[in-house]
Amino acid sequence: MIDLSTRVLRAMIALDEVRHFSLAAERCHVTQSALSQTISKLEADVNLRLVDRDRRRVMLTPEGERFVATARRVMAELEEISIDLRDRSELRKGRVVVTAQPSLAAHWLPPIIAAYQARYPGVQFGLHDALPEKALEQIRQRQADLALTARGPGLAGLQHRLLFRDPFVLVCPCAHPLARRKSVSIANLEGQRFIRLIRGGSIAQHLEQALREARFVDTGLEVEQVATLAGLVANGLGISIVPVCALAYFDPDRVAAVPVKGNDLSRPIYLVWPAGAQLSSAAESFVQMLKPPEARMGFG
Amino acid sequence: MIDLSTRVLRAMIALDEVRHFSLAAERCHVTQSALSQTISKLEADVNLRLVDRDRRRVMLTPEGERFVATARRVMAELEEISIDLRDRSELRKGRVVVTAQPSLAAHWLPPIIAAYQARYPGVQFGLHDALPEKALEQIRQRQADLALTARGPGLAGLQHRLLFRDPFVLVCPCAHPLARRKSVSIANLEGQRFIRLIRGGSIAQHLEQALREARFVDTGLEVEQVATLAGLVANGLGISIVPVCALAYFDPDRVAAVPVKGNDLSRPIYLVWPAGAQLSSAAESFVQMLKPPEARMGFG
DNA sequence: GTCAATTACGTTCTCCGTAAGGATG
DNA sequence: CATCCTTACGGAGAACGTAATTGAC
Repeated sequence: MIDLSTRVLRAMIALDEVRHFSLAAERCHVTQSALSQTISKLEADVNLRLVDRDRRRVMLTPEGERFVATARRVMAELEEISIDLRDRSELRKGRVVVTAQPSLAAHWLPPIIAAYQARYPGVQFGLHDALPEKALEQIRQRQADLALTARGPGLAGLQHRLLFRDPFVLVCPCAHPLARRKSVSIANLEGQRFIRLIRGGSIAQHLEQALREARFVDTGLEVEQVATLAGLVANGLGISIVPVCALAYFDPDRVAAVPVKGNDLSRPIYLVWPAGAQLSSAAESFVQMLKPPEARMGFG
Repeated sequence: MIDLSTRVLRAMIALDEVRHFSLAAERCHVTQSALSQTISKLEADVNLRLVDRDRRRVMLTPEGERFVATARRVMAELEEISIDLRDRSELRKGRVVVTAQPSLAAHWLPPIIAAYQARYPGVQFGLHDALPEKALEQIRQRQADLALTARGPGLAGLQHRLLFRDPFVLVCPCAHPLARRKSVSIANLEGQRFIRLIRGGSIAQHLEQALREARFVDTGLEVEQVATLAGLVANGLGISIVPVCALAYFDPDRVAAVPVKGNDLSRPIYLVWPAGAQLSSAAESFVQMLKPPEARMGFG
């Protein structure tokens, strides 16, 4: 098959539009000589005269008309994809879907998303809140471009990097004796009324080992939602340990947060994306805007 | 806009198909290095990564998928027009419409048309029979590509060239005294019973001047159709003068033809085609096959 | 003589291939 | 260390521009 380029297509289209070699050349930003050669070579390639040189009036042969009709369609397609890709490269277009740990999705991410959308208003932003297992599955299924999640099953099979570590803090009522300490250790919590978070969440998993040796007074309270926990703690029903990112669920006027010392007691948050793939420009630019939450201990 | 070529489109399509630079390069008949450069340049041009190089597995980015989808459509279009034009250049396809003088259409042309269709079976052949005025109008309206006709009004405004001259001959019954002569002049016809062809046909027009001075016996017979004239002459009702091309209407067993001497007594037959246009390949190839009728005087 | 397209020719630039480099498993 | 892609570099060819040529009016 013939090797065609947009140069040639443009030349024929211009020639059809102005029916004049010199003017067509000008429109193509080349000399008239160059255009003449381009057309001649094309005609030689297809072994067919495509242009009628009648001295007085230049016009296309029937075969030339056929060619130029295709040329117009092709140029329209190429211009469209060209503009489309340019828009995407400059983030005037695109789509990024993020799946994130509920606690991140609820508090840390929203301002970042807002900033992202303000900066790239043309990019559609999709957000799912899901626990690690489901989040990773969404990445595998390509239902999401990017996951922000704690470690979950199958993480090794995906591309990932540690984004930041989310340290655990003690949460207790403001009036609680421990509330005024600069920090506490697990040992300091002996004898306290402890409210447990249970089930799938990453918080429970990461705390399990650390709390195994602790000797708490059993409150009988086991909740799934951090928001529930926040209500219990605020009302003096017990204390607990949560990651800094979950602090936003708590009322700062009623609950104090105290750093917990010891053995790297923190939850790792990973950035995860599909194996064998690369982030889209839209996703990449979102990652650029991700900064770990400031490590604010205590409130306001 | 970016300057794209089929080279680049092919490269992306191949890469999408085999997901492997080396194999894709092979498919494109270039080295792997060249393909790599081609892709890199394309990515630089659109300022976007289109291909994921994951060492283990090569695949396209979402933007690359978009590009390749367009690339496939464009290549399909270009291949189609490419094949179409090749077919036309090699006359496996095409269409030519000829409008010709009725006498030419009836006898001289048919074997030529048959030979043309045998040689170029893919080319559609259209034939109209029309007198000069209508034939030229068909050329102007682009209802026909080519006219084979005597001079008519408006011929000067179209492109034309003399194809051949169609000499006039005397037609008379075989038993007629003039039938055995090698040639006759208008003067020799004095006193003969002459049958006139009248109206639009080119024959009457060209004869008018030559016959003005002739002194015929009035037969009162004036016919429009040459076929009618043939019947009258064959039955001894008179003699007449017709162009050689019209001899085919006459029965060679009953009518003799004798060349007419003097003052270029012949009808010019022109090849006519539209102003400011060039013959299509199909029409051009038909013209190549046109040979003036052999100047056979008398029959058998 | 003027206008417009083609042809001739030298220059520039693109694209390719060879070969060296680098990353990954 | 083997595979596969990228980078470096030199050469061949394509395309362009300048300028001379042809052709029509």
